[in-house]
Amino acid sequence: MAGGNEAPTVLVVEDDPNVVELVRLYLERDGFRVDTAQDGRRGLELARQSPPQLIVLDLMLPYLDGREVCRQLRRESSVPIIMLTALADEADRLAGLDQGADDYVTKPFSPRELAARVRAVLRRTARETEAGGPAALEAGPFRLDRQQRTATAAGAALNLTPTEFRLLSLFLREPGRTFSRDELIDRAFGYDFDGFDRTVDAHISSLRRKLNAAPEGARHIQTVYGSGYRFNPAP
Amino acid sequence: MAGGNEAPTVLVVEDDPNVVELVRLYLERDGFRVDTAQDGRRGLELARQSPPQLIVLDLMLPYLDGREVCRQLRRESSVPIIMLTALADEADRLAGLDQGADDYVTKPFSPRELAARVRAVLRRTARETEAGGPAALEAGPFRLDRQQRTATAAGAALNLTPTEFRLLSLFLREPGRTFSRDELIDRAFGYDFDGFDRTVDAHISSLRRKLNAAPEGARHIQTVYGSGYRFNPAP
DNA sequence: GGGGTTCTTCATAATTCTTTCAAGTTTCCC
DNA sequence: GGGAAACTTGAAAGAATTATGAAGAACCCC
Repeated sequence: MAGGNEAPTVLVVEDDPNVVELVRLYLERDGFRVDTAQDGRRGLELARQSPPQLIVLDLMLPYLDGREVCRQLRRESSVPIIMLTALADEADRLAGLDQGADDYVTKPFSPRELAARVRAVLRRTARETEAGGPAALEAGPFRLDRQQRTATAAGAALNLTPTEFRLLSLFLREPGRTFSRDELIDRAFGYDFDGFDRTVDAHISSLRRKLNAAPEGARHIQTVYGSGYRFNPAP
Repeated sequence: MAGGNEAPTVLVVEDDPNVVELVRLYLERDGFRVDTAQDGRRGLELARQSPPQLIVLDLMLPYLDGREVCRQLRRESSVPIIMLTALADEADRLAGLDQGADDYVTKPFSPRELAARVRAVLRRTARETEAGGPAALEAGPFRLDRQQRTATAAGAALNLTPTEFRLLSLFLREPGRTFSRDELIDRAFGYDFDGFDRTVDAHISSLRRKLNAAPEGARHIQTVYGSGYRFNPAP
């Protein structure tokens, strides 16, 4: 499994200490570890330093707006985020989801409801990352961290596009298994992809170029004529 | 495909006939058998009577709510369920997953996307239940995994072409049985093949070369003069 | 809106596989 | 043995599949 069996950590970024304590109470009762930050800047710092499994993020924050924090986080990881928005204000809500939040709760909120949503979002993302493997994958000279969205070959950074990253992530999860193009499309391109098989080839081609350029990274992605592609850690 | 050859059945529980027909169209085009029910009660009945491989379940249903149907089904089986939820309602979405749905699609949805998710969920569950199923064949020093599309002889990889793979796969399924050329053509070349008997011989020949080159892989495919070929695990 | 990146498609080249053919070998049966 | 039928296998044409560079579209961030 992803992180092992330790309690999942939730980072709560919120400037009102009363709210923080209330939320902490409920989340800890649900078996989560709770980290907290009083402002956006600190929240971002903490999120980078010790990545939590989920972030509860207030929209109104000192120093750095919740919206901005969310945007920055999204650039570097896909950690689930639940936004706390002041009002049932449509604009706020959309702004939050726009920025890539996974869910939102409007204030004033019931802490019980928040806890339920935390559980629900974690369940969902658990299933999603399960489908793509644990947070950190390793095979042959390659290492890939889905949380941080980084990939390395023998220590050297690979500069992958999102699609390449998802492809490699799939391959690393089941080395040796052959993936058909259809399956690669469903699992790395999104269900709404409506295009040609050959598009996969193009992505594979550029992924190969990057892998082969890396130290010890040669000929790992093999073509299975008539079927698809396969990753071989030790070709 | 998984193990069996019959088309998997999908049960669609949805009260809007237009939606049902649209979904049916796409799923049948993907080779699924489609059962339908207009309301929750009937859906539950059908699911019990002739269990489908997967259920597409609308959340809003007459008589018995989709949520309730989902909960009841979960009590008695682990059939994969994809929920159809109304658009904006976040709560619905979470409620669905809470009840144990495997995936959800929000309305209005693209039927193509739904079909893709059906395939994906089935692939996922097929792999989980497979474990020792007929996807992996073994005889003598040979092992062949149709899921992974890999074939090995005493651990060493065999690099088979699609036709060779299908041939070996046939042989391994019924070791010792003699297959006539006609039968081999029907089952490994596709029904539309209208060539020439000697073509089989050519493929057998190159398959033999690969098997014999492998460690312990000698003389496994025997000629039955006047009849066809037979695979012998321990010649 | 501009600049950069990423994604998709397309066209062409390269590769791999399938089928056929033909010459040589084996098997069967008298 | 001898002859006929059946099989084997290498070579080559033909078919199918894949590789990849380039062009334009789509997207994102500033």
